[in-house]
Amino acid sequence: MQDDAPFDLRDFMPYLLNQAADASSRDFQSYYKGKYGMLRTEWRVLFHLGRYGAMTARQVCDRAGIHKTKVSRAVAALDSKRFVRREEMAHDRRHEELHLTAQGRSVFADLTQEAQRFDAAMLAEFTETEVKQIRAFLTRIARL
Amino acid sequence: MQDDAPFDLRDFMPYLLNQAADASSRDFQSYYKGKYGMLRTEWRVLFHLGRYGAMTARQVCDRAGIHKTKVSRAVAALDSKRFVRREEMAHDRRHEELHLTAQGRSVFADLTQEAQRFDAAMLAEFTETEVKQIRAFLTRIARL
DNA sequence: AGGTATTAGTTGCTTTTGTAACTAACAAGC
DNA sequence: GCTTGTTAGTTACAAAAGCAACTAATACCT
Repeated sequence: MQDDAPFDLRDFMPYLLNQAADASSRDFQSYYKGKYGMLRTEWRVLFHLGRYGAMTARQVCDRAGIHKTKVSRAVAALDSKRFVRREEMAHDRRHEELHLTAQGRSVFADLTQEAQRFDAAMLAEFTETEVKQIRAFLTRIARL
Repeated sequence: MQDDAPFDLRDFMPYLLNQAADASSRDFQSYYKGKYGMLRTEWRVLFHLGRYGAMTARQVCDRAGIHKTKVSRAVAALDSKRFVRREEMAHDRRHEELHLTAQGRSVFADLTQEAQRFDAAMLAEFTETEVKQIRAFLTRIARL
């Protein structure tokens, strides 16, 4: 193709975003996978419970925007690792409230700290204004 | 370092990047999937061949940073769709040069145009300066 | 009350990805 | 020329994601 302004993949925002997302996740992912054998969805569910308190699987789905089958399997995994405990709710036996165990809380604390460390390291080379702009941009793209 | 500024997922750059990447890819992905039954790797391989000319699978791997098994499968798929044609190289029968067929070229043209349209639409709400900063930021994160 | 519709959550099956082992062709050293 | 090593590409198997059907409990409607 011999266009005037040939379109390069690096000019394509979804491509750039995906590459950046992959690169930025890699190290952190290998941390929680290596240390706790956790998957990404498990980390997200754990995070939500640790950060916002006990809630049902449905609430995790809504808050985190993850499909219920993924949450269901993540909870099963976290349960078998004893990071999460299920508590059946009396008034409606369909629901079960998910609580972090003591171990779960300590994993949450560790991962959160590590996440903050990663984040700080990644953003260290940018000014505060830049970071603010980036966040605004990404949030808008993601329509969060 | 703790509860003073509670850490939110939206403050975590890998999360933000992933959400933005997913959101930005969704529509374009459903376009090439719906219209041509293509997968992401197939689109990328097709793009490389269309944009940079015929090359071997290995060269696609290197240029695009995709693992050879993924490329191998993508090429097989593109071949069976008759978007790509394999040409064995005389001096070394291990290599085969990949060429777009006429059909492949027209799909490439369509997808490239569509990609540019998507990109323009996505970036329309940002100033040129902002876009430049974003690109610089993402490129740096992705270490391209 | 009794049938229908919803909602929470799980399970099964299919598609896609990731990893590692494998084949085939060539190159190099002895 | 034969053994060893490399490189291109494929295949086989395992992990994970996506989607749809399913179970169980409750709500709604007449």
